[in-house]
Amino acid sequence: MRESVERAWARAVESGTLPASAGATAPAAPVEIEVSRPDNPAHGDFATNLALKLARPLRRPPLEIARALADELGRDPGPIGSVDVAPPGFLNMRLDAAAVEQGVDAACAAGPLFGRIANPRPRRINVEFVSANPTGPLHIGNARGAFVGDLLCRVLEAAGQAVTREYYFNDFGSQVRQLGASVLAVRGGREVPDDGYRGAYVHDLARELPDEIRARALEPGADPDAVVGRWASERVRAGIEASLARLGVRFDVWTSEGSLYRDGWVDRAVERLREGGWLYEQDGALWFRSTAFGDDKDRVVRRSNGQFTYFGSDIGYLLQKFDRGFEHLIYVWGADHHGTVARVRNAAQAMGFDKDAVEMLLIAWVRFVRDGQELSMSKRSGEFITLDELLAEIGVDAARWFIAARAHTSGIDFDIELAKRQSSENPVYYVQYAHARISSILRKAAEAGMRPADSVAGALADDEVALGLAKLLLRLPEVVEDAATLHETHGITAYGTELATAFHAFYRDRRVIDRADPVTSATRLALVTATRLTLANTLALLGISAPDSM
RNA sequence: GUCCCCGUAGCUCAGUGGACAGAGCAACCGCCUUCUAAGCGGUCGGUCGCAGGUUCGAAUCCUGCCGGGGACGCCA
Repeated sequence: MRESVERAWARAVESGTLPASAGATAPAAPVEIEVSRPDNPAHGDFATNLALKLARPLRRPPLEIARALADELGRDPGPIGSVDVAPPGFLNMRLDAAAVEQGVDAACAAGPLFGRIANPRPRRINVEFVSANPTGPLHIGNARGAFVGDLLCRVLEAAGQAVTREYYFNDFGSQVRQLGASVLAVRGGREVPDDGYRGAYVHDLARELPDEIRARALEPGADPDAVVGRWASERVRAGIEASLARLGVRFDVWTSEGSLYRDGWVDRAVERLREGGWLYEQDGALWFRSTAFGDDKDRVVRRSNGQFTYFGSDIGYLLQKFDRGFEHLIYVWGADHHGTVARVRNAAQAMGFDKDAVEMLLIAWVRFVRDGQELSMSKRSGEFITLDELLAEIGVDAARWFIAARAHTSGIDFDIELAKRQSSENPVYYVQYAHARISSILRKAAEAGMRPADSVAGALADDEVALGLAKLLLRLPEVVEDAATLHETHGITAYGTELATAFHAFYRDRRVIDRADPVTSATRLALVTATRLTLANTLALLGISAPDSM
């Protein structure tokens, strides 16, 4: 479409209908061709404001430019069927029905791959998300990050990128020791320490603690809290992995913070920064000169007690990820990590990497509310609702849709009681219903011995309703592309709703199975099959099931 | 105090400088002899937080203010 406009512009200039530039006027910024989807169907399938943008540099009235462009567009061999000029100078273009028919046939041929974008040179992208420390089961506060990260990965993969899903966790240090101490306390019938953990899962762990681990913890010279903590955290981590699997979220790589030290990545990163002159010692601590890159203060890498900070681990991890060959790193973080964004990106730059290759997605909070009362999530107090409990109440598909339909920057109030009550009205069921309805039609058709035509050719030119539906199907690839570019998925949910609406309208206006007219029935069956495919692919992109009956 | 995000219909939220500001839900009125009524049609509903500015054109960009959330550790 853009190519057609570009060709038309070039030909208009070539033929002298339009001036190449403004002549004496300074060559301003080059005019970029924008092709948009008008909200109003009366404005065609595509529109461009090119004539409006050219009016000033060319010093010509926009309508005159628009007419010249429309003239050339009318002769273009591309998919454009008709062109209108609308004041003050918009060009409104309509797709040619035959081109749409070919597009739908191609979509059917592509099957599950329809909507995915072929990318000859995929970028290797690492997406790190969730990364909750294994000191307790995932609670509903972790849900958004899990879904947003997973959705982002699905979208990037569909856009043809090579994505690695990564979970980063802490398997040593004070939190894990606290967990061990808490388990030991419960096992021994003692009071859990003040800064220990108290949830029901701690009691489960205490009960399940193997004698062998307990014996090892009690060996002379052993650190009981650390030994038990390590065992417990691995136990918890495995539970987290299982919970995530139930959400439809999987990871390719689990990286422990400890491994970054054992394998020397932190030392190597420190060395690299030191060579660059980006480190200095002060008050017994080792500092990174983050201010040299615009941060408002320098950051401690290694404390005066010799322990590395969390930031120390971060720089080791950065080096490790780049060393593994990733071209782009995405971190899905809670909005509370906002303060650490600058230092990590600065460290990447200081180590000689491209700062823009390190990107943080800050997820706004979800306020969980039950009956107007905000719920606090604290592993230490043991007051929290686990992810598994939430899903038992509202279901994965509904929860996924809820998260996918909102920009990740917007804060969400989530009333659990309301969500349960409204779950049957969740738009996700509306979209799934459209899929199930089509499945039912196809079953009925098969029972009647009718088969979809091999092509929708001939079904669209004289049928505005069918043509409108078909045009909508063909938008999926651009919806995917937009989502991948913006790192947002609400365009996909909106598209799914729109597509379902279009199908339901088609269902109302056009009878698919008509024994009296087998030819029309066959092409409509083909169109409806393509619609079902598009709905299924859209839902798959969101990790949501596409049921054949409801 | 400094920095980041948000403020759009009763509610939850879209809106990447353009054509009358949209969707879902809620509310109200209609529609099942006929491929699934988890559906369809219609109605109601907005000072786009406020005030300036830039632009042919601003919900969108800039400045200031108001309101909500978050961040500003040798915590993780």
